[in-house]
Amino acid sequence: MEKDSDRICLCPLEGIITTIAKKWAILIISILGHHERLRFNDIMEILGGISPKSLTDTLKELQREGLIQREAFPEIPPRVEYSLTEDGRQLCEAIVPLVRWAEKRDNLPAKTCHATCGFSEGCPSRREGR
Amino acid sequence: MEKDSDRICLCPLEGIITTIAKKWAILIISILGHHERLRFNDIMEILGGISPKSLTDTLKELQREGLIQREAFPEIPPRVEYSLTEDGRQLCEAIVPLVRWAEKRDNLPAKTCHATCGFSEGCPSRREGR
DNA sequence: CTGTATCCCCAGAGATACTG
DNA sequence: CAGTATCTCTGGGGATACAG
Repeated sequence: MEKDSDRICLCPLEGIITTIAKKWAILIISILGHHERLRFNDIMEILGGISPKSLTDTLKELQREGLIQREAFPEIPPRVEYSLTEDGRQLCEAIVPLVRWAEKRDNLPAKTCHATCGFSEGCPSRREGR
Repeated sequence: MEKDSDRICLCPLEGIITTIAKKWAILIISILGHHERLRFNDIMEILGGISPKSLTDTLKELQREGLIQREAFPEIPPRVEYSLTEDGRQLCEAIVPLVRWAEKRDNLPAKTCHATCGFSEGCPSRREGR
């Protein structure tokens, strides 16, 4: 029997993978996937350890790729909210099998996830019933 | 209705993505996915433009991650063959939805694939009936 | 609060020559 | 044939200070 991977070429990934592989990108996407909308400093705190420059750079790239969207409110002090686009949400869906595979490989200790992404309560990997 | 991505945390990817995002890694995996077993210089030719050092580095990393395997034959001149491990093949399977998503996003011009990965005849993206 | 503006560092990647 | 040994360069990423 023929598997999907027998016919597939991984080349289309070349473009997007350089984006989603950037240091914090996946984490940011994951976080936004769980929180719906977040402000700049919220993301900084959750990530814990990222510099404002790195965060700005990453957010801009994700935005340029159409994975997240930025909404600025003309207030003082300024308020800006980030959220996933529809495309970004579809990415999350498309990436599920890959995550499952990675979890299986690593034998997924839930605490590792906690340590890596900084989720304390909200991280799905720490919930029951998986 | 709840989607898979509502519950999933992308953190487990952190480890593997730094490997498979390395410049040539995905391409090599894809190529090995299509050719079963290949020798060092064969890979170099197919990729076209990679330096021996970069290829060596990448192959070693992929091997260390258990995605490909190396078989050396004690002959003169030496012969070494690379192939995907079972884990590597499973990666190919797991990555299919992501590739489909990327193709859809990019509106997949088949020639782009050709240009990127160097497949001339063998590239599935150039076949009919997709 | 939400970012810029600078400066610095180092690992990834290329080019090239050479070896068992 | 299948790499190794060097050298170099670029840019991603961190730290820090400052601005609108």
